[in-house]
Amino acid sequence: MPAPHPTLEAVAAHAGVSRATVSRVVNGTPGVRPELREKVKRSVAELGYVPNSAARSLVTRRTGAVAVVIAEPETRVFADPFFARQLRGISRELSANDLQLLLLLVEDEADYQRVGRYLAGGHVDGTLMFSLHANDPLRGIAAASGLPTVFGGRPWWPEWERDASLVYVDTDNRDGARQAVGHLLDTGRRRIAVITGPLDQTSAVDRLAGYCDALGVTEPEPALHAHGDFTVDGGAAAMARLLAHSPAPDAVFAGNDLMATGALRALRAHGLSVPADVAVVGYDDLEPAAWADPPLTTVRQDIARMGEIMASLLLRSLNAPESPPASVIIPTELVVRASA
Amino acid sequence: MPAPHPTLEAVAAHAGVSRATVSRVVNGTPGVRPELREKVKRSVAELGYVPNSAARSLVTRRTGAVAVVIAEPETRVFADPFFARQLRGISRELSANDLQLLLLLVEDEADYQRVGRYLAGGHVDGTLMFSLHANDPLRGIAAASGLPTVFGGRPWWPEWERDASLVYVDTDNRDGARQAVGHLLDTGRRRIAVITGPLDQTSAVDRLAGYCDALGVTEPEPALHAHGDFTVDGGAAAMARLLAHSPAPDAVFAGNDLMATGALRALRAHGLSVPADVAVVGYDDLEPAAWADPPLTTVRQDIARMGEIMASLLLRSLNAPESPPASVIIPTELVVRASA
DNA sequence: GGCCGGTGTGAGAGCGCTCTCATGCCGTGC
DNA sequence: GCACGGCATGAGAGCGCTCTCACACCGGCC
Repeated sequence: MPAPHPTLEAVAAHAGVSRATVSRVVNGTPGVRPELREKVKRSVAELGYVPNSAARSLVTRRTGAVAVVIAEPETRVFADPFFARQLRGISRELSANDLQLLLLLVEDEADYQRVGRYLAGGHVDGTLMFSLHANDPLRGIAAASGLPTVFGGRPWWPEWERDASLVYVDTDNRDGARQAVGHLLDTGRRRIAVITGPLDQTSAVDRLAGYCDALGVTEPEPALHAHGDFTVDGGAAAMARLLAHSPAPDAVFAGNDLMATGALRALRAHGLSVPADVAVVGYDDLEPAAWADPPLTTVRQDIARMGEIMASLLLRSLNAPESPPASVIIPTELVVRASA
Repeated sequence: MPAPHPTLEAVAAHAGVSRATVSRVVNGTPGVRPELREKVKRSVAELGYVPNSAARSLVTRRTGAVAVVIAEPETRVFADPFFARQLRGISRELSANDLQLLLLLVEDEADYQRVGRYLAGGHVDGTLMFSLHANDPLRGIAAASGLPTVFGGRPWWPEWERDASLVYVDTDNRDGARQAVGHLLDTGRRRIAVITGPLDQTSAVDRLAGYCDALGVTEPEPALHAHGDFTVDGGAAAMARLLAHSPAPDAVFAGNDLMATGALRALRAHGLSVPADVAVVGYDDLEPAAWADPPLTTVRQDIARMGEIMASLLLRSLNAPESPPASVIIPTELVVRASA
């Protein structure tokens, strides 16, 4: 049995060539005679050689790793499988390109510091960051690190729109909401209420804008607008408030499936039936939508795809730093089920 | 403005000492005069020095990273926030000890190979693995890598029970089920049915065993036993099958909250009310339990804690390889809500 | 036949760090 | 007053790799 971790040197000795040649073969650098190449490959296989990444990145100044920073102290992260999906997309794309995924979860103030130091320390080649809020410190941390960064979700700051070096991937929230409300109109609903998510997140703002687009108004009628917080309980409370006005709405567009589920509960508590009395449309098409009773009509966004695209944009700026890629908006799709 | 990434050498020159001394200060090694130590610390701060991890791990043979391997091709990963919770616990413990979390998501055959190579390549110091199934290839991969490994969830193989070097963390599924069914008995239920999860997973098997314990039987009565698959639809179908027998059960213990949610749906479809006609108890106490209507009585397990403990056990075997830690079983707790 | 250019290979430096070992300095004890 | 032990510090090797550069070799040309 050979040594547990043979070095380049060992492989070179075994194959009767120099370290440099083995290095060339291992890295696929051209300019090695085919028969020599084969011989080296045999030695590599025989000895079970695996390159030492520390030594390699010491000289190449590339770590082969990408940091994924998730700063979502809120319960929302746990409430739906959003991040699991996104991570899978990212992981798929990264591992196809032999990059490692380093997960940095941020919970408190101290974590921000830690992440800042870590990113600035050159341990990774690039960063992926999620759903920043207004004035999120991660914005500055990313900039200070000097690392190529791709954001998930449209950043809040309007000036980013113009700064082409700041790249993000998002789904078309506005159009998704437009489709959802359009469907309600098409099915004859006339008093369509909206339950919005927290309006310090661009996704919530954009979905509200889409609602207004579909109705041809610039802002929602107060009696038809309730604020939620993306949770089931928030959705139920918002629905209850909407039902206090008369005439009652004959449809509700909720900013996500969880709030729609809450709305369903509130409607049942009021003795109203869905969709006969009130139609309900959600947003996200994650599992809770299908679990709901009745199953929710909702807007699907391809989350795993979003992760993949984030990773691939990052890869591109890693490989061609001089030409930063453009941001990407992913289309959404209405899924009609029983609730509307 | 100093160089973007000053080296030890630069700090040494700035402080007027040798590299060795700076290294000692940075690593907290004793035997440096306090005033010199202070001086060096100032230089470090002034230059913004961050140690190069590649160079460090090249000589220490420690990477400062731990791989978390998640091989769950099934939809279940997405259906509940289980992994998000666990990851958070792990991340918390690891980052408190300055270790990085490397996420390896396994989806297909090729991924197993990739993970095997990666682990064997010495890129990480240890591994955390989740919910292996019977004959899971990860078992061999972990062994072949020679890395300290901690498993999440009791492994399937009975011989592991005796092999003290194989460490796992699990919640007390059997006792949790016992509590759940005990509660149903305490509240006067007499025909208590069970909906089990896939029986190639130890968690599902253990929960069934706990059900039997509480009833004082060795196996469930066939008319009171239905198989599910940990999904909402599976739970609904199983419940429908149970209702086909008469007399109908007056209570159901479902192997997880999702199946309990499905059972709720099936009961409503049959015109039965919960808990008046039939009491329902779930398992997990993840968000879907609270979203259900009525909210589910269920068994809570501290998932984040489980992750933390996994990480801390791994840390222990990293720091004291000669004395491997023992496996840990985490207690569970019944949460009583409206459904039972 | 000597010179040139191209190609394949090897020698060697050096990435930034840790750690061993040698060195210098001090205080103590006889 | 000198030998000695202990402690703080520095010099230097070396971790495993990549990459530049020099060298050897071969064919084609004048």
